[in-house]
Amino acid sequence: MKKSDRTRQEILDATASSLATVGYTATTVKSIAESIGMQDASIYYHFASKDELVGQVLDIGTSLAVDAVDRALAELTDLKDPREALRVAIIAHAEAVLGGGDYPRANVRSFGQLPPELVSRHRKGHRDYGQIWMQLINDGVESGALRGDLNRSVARLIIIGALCWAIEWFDTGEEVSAADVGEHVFQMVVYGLSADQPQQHAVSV
Amino acid sequence: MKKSDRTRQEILDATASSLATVGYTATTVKSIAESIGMQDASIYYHFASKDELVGQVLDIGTSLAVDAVDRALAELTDLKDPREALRVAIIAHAEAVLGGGDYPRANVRSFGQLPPELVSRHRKGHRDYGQIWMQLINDGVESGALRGDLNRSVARLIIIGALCWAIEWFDTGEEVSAADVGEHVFQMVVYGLSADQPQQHAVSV
DNA sequence: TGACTTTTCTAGTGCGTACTAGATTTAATC
DNA sequence: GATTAAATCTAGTACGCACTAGAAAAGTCA
Repeated sequence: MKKSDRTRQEILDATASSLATVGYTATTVKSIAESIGMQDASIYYHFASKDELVGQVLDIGTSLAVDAVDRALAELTDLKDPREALRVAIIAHAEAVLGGGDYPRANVRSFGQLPPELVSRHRKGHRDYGQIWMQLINDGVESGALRGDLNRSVARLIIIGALCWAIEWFDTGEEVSAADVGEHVFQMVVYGLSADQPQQHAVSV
Repeated sequence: MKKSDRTRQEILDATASSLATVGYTATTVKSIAESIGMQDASIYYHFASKDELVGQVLDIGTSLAVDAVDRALAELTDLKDPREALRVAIIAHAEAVLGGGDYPRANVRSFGQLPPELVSRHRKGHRDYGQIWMQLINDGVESGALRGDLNRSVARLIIIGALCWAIEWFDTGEEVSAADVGEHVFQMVVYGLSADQPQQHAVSV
């Protein structure tokens, strides 16, 4: 009973690591098994199929990302500032996906390679996550803090997109941290690149 | 001589279409051949390998995207307005990748799935394309039109990322056009979502 | 038409994949 | 320590993949 749970966790971790670095296609059952010193057939004692295993890793990744954003929003002191809420959410997402563990990264990295069955399995999770952001934007527009002349769904997707794509170029070895990326995304999508906007605050990166 | 060129073009088109819709992994030589009524083996009379064929499709896609942005910038009337330059470039990119043909879309859609050999083959093309955007941002900052307190490389990658990720959710059947997406990206990253920024212009989408 | 070249097809190879069956070892229990 | 259960391994299957060799067909031009 104990041994099984430990091995199971080891398999999940190895799968998350592989998904996060090389993506779904290049993640083979054999490579997962090898990375933890097992035979590929032994994996099937713990998981019914590759996609079942991958699916569970993606579930964990989604939960971790949602939790990170939720926790950041819960710690907000000023509950009345929609821009600040957007800021902490964006930075929390950036840190979870870029600087965090393998699980959230596995989600983003593998997204475009998943077989249709796995995509539909996680559609609900993605929709729920999108809903968090939709709420933040709606609050901002309705309170007057955010402009209302843009399509809110498109705005939401652009923010998430800018953050998700960062995984393609972000390098942990560089001088720019995950939080820095989040701060940049926030500054750009909320206050804009244009100079002489009154509400921007200088960033020192 | 004539027949060969026509078939060759047909193969390239079919490959671009497949890459743009299902990505690199799901694009098999057999599926390409079937879509144009051929046997898979016949493909190898025209191309040495799958990756050679895919590589040529990606080359064409990069050229088309670069050309679209270059052409849009060349048509600029006011050469002194860096924000307007950024705007037409962003919209041109959006139209090329989202609304345009299969070739530019193939690039973005397959990006994360390519084998290392193909990635390095196209590294130069990507760097050249990034250079166009770097130039636009540098011009803006140096003329004072864009703020200088953000990391320019990060800003560039965020803009391109927001545009590239749009391929994951953009649906041609919707009421939002490719140019609309571009306009939204421009409005957000240049003027910001925040209300009461003086230089924004209302968008009606 | 007939000789020649270009193009496509038929029929296969070898390899890597996910996955299975059954023997074998390791761990827990009495 | 013997018995039973849990966990892993050995050895395979079937399938889809990129790719090859050589025969067959389709064009091309005198």
